[in-house]
Amino acid sequence: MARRSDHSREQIKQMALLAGENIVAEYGSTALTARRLASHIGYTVGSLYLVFENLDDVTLQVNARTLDKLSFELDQVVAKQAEPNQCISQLGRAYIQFASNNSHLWNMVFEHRQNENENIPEWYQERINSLFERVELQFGKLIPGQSAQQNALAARALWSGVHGNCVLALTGKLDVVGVENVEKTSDLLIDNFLAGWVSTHQ
Amino acid sequence: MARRSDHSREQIKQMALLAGENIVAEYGSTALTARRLASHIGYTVGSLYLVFENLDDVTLQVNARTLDKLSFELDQVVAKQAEPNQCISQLGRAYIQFASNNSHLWNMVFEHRQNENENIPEWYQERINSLFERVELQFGKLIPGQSAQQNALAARALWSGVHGNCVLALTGKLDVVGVENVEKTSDLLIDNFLAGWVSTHQ
DNA sequence: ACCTGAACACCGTTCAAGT
DNA sequence: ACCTGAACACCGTTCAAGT
Repeated sequence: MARRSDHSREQIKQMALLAGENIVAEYGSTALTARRLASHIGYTVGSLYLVFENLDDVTLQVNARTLDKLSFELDQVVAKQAEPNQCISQLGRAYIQFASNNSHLWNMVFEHRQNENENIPEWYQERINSLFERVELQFGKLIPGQSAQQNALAARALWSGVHGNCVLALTGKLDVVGVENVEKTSDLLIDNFLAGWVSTHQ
Repeated sequence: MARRSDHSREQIKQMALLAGENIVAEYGSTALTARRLASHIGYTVGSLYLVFENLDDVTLQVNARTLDKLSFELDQVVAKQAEPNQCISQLGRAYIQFASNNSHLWNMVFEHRQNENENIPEWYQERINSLFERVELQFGKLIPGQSAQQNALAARALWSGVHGNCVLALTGKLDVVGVENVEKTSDLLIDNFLAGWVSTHQ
């Protein structure tokens, strides 16, 4: 057992988040229990409640890390693609790849249902918005002169759509198997949406 | 306490499913526990395991009812709309309305993650497919002569998209509030997809 | 001051025992 | 034959007590 002052509060927090990430990545979100987490970092359950509000807080913070990793991946794509049409397509591919490569962690992000009486924390909402911004930016390039609001709406419409393809496919509900098939429906969605968008907006 | 032969196995099952539906509708999926369910129908926990495999089985069967209710709503829409373009739009609206009016039940359908070692039961998958079929049918009308496979793909691409808009919006992740705004992004998705689809396929 | 670990009020699931 | 309810192995969360 770790004893007083072996680690700072911040160190314990980071250890716990890393352990949480590993547990979820390997065994899925249901394996993320207080007792397991505590034993992984060499402390007892009680200590977790000194650094986190509760387990939901841990979940949210592990999810934040997952969203950060996803943002990083998407940025790599944006850096490589100049043409907005192509870029949006590649962002879709990257999203699906990420979801499929990190299925347990990615699942936890979208499994999580906020308690009805409390709202999503602001810092968490901002991380989600920042993901959408990467797509909005491409819509801005696609047809210059559109209002920011219209681009935001289009990005949300299309990107939620890609997300929907991803969830249903990866949870087996689309009755298609393998990443290739999600890519197929997602590409179809993106290509047709963009074709429609371009033809009606210029 | 109910005693022997008060109800048949089938009656107990139906009572439990109805009680489960009410519990979830009112208090959300986390409230669906074996003890609560048992006490609602006047039996003890043990009895539940005589008529269901486990709690997951109960969840799946309550979900099946929810999917049936959704199918019914969608059929009403199809019956009223002759023009496929309009019909697909109205199906989207009906989907969002259903999700928003039955948020707890609808949430449970998509919260549920199948155990990794066992697949979705066939009877359950068929219910999902039957939902997609309603959209496929409209794609068949939209541009006659397309292969069934292409219509199935298009229906899955677009409908998963509408679903994605719905989940993200209703779980507060889209940063938009109210049903009106989901309808806005969903309409946008449908309209542009269809415009793209029609323009590239004739 | 920091951390423990027992306690509380819950879970899902099983199965010997009662009627 | 049908159903119970105690038992088992878990949960999340709290907080008096120990070092």
